[in-house]
Amino acid sequence: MKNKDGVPGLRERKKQATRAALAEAAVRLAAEHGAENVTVEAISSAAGVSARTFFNYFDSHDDAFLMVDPAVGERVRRAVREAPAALPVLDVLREAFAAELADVEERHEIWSLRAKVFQRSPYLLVRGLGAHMAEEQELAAAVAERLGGGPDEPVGLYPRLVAAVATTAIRASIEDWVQRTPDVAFIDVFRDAFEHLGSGLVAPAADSPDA
Amino acid sequence: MKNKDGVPGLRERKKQATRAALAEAAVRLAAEHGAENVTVEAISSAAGVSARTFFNYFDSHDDAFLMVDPAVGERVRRAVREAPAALPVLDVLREAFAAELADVEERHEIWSLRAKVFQRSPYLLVRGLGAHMAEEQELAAAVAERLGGGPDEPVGLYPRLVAAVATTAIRASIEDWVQRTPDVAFIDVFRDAFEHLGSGLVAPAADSPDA
DNA sequence: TAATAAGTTTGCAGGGTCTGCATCTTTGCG
DNA sequence: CGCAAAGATGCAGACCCTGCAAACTTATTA
Repeated sequence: MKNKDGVPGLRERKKQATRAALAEAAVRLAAEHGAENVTVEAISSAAGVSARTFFNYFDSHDDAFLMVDPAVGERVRRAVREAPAALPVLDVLREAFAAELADVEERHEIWSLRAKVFQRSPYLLVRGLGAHMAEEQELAAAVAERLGGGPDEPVGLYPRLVAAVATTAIRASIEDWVQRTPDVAFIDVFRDAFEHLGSGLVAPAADSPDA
Repeated sequence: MKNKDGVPGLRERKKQATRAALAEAAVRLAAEHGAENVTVEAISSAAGVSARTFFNYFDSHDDAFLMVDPAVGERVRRAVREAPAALPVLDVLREAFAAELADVEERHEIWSLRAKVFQRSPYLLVRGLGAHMAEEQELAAAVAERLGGGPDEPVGLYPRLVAAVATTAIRASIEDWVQRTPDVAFIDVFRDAFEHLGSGLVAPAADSPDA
């Protein structure tokens, strides 16, 4: 939403600020008290808006802790569709997701807080990825399209499986990383996970750090 | 919970009956009206108990539609721990889960209804997965133990990934099957999915039914 | 600049989920 | 029968979430 000059107007900037304020308040409060003990009222109050306004920005209580950016999914799907056909799908996905991880490196403090929130309230990982359910369907469609299916054909098992497994690999990576942070960089865990997927999930050597 | 004769007493039988009545009422109502339009009050009423009692059996509204049997996870974990060490983990998991699928074949009618519920309310698949979150952690621990880690060592990335991916593969299979039912048997879709996992998720031939 | 249109925030009412607690009923067992 | 344990129920209360209408702010047009 930009005005005719292509510049975000005051309106849009205020909206983004409000959203950011709510999301940040949510994470900070949850890091301290646990997500399930932080009410919508408390978040809204900390962000300086009414509780009703909270629901203008997030569909549910839990969504506030997830910072889901719809643009991410959009970019990933475009990458899947536009990548050279010769590349394995799994590689395309890995790189597309890896590119989005820049935010994690840049805003390290807020992501550390989120790691703390997830440690305290593991159910959020699932609820969060649950929120990505629709995303996953669309990703599966993008994969199917890449593999030659027309946009209107039903999505087959393979694209569905790839999309589901890829997002799950991210979740498992996060879980592992959260447990080991701050010793390890997330990007490394992430790449290890995709390595396993591409190798048919054969068991690593017993002395490997993965085991 | 059995009495000293090893026979379930009236008390236990009534409990199981109540639980079954609630679960069945939930699925039947949801198949018709959609899970999100079926209140706890309606389910309880159809099952002949009070709404308060519903929450003595299920932790949440959504749980009633999932029919999660804790014994299933227990058996799968035991299979993982006790299977011959020579077998690939993925194969062990596939067979362990396949063995549990007998119920799907036997009680076909109720599972068809559930397929309908899932078609109408896809978010339940994720909530279901969420309900299995704790299960997944335990499964990961079982995998880790099988691979030689002691019971108290932290679970590494690989076991975590295998457990997460395996349960996700089941979910993706269900989604695919729900879409194609009743043309295909679930067990076949399920085995195809594990086939893909074991092969490193390489893309199938373009004329394959999976694409 | 003034008027109007369009978008946001807010309060309020209301339905629904879920929990803790006290009470009453049923079951298990001597 | 009579007691103790377990389950069922009603109720109060906190919280989540939605629709609606009024108030307010920003954008656009005359």
